[in-house]
Amino acid sequence: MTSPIKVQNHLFSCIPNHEWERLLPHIEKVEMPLGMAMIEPDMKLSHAYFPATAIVSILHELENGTSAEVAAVGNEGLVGISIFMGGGTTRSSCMVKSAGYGYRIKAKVLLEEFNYSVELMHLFLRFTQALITQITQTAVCNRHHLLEQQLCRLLLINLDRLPDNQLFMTQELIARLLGVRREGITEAALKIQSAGYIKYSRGHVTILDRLGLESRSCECYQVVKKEYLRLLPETVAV
Amino acid sequence: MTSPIKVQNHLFSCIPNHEWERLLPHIEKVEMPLGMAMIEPDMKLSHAYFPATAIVSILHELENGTSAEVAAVGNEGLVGISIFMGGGTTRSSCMVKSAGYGYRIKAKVLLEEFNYSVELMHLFLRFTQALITQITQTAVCNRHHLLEQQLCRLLLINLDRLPDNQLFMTQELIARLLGVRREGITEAALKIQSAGYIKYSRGHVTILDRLGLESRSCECYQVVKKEYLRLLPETVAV
DNA sequence: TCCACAATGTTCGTCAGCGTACATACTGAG
DNA sequence: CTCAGTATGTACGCTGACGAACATTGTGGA
Repeated sequence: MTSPIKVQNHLFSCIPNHEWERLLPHIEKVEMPLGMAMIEPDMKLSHAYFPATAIVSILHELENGTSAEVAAVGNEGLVGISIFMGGGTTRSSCMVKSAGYGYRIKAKVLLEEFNYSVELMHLFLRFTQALITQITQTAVCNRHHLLEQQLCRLLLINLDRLPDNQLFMTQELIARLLGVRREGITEAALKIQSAGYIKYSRGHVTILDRLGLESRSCECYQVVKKEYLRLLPETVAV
Repeated sequence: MTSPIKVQNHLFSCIPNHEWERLLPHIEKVEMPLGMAMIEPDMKLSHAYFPATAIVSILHELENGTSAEVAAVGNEGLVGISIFMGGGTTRSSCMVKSAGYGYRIKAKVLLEEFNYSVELMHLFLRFTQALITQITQTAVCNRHHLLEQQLCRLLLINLDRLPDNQLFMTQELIARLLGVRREGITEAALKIQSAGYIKYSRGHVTILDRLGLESRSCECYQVVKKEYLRLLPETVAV
């Protein structure tokens, strides 16, 4: 019988059963409320987080106080790769941008299992490779694509990690994530709303036409999605 | 006695001697001329490259033909992380942006040694973590910093990987790397030239005042450099 | 020596996004 | 029901970078 926890995170579901049994006793459920800061720059990580319904934003802040999201992690991945990549800390911070819950494992335990199981190692490294693709695409996207396209992309990325067609994010929050002015989001959101693709109301976004959104989004959405599917196909677990 | 090859690439110099002896027979010297494309998107990697005097640019291209550099790799690192990270291919391409030579190892051999030696694995993963930092910083930099700051950063990054204060890059090439217009580079280069920091002449840049350049560069240069030093300190090799 | 070409310099109108300031409209706590 | 506070909408001048078109200047090879 498959553990009910295992299906809630894609990486969990990819872990071979014999390894899963070693890991399970160390897995702890955690609430992940909006705004929860799981990693601050240069902070030693105590746990790795595996979101189930929550979505985490990997943010990077600059000296002048501005910031931008470089990647999002939901139920397809884990937060805290520097535990096994080395160094123990990162220059980036991680924050819950869509409330929910997830699971966590102590850094020490995760590192031991990473070194113990080649399968686990390869799984986590493939995820890291996918994350690199996402960050890379974001870098080029920030250079070349229009705000409206990036907004569509952001909405789609979040949508993929949520159960229905609703998401809860104020324009203020989205602006912080994209590293732009709040007014810019208002303007872009009005455009795609008047096109009939979304309905926006005080932090509550309802997606009415997903394909419409995709047509206004930049290619970055599809490119990254495709790469995740290639590197982490539906079922790897035995 | 230390191998003369070992000191030419920082990762080489960090490899413990017993592992180095296993690797050495597989190391092959290669010329790396300007423009040499080592990786094209979705191309299966045959070798990993360890630059000695050359500098490689990790580029990412978009559908509309534009592109941008997301990271640079010189004698401090290696090109081809997807060999051990998994997937075997990347969405990015790699191109020599400053001519020189380097060393290469067959992908198959590298992967075997990665799986064989825990020390080698941790070394390569720490480098990958540093690379992630560089890509992340580039993403945020692309969003928030001025072209002139980014040009200074680019010059400094290249300078750090070259033996003297000269570099050979046309404004056309720099523009492609930064993902901006060539005219924009002309304008920015003239500013820092008239400030007395550089001397520019038909692809030949001489740095006259390094500290001046650092003062006009964005913080991204120092942040990434510091992180490389933290993750890959001067001597790890035994 | 000269020329073709590569590299750099200049100009001008355009525009996306910024910063600022302020107006409006929901919504929940009392 | 009301009010305060949060969220969203609007307006305007500014600027960094774009796109295109063209001028100028080195430089290596015929």
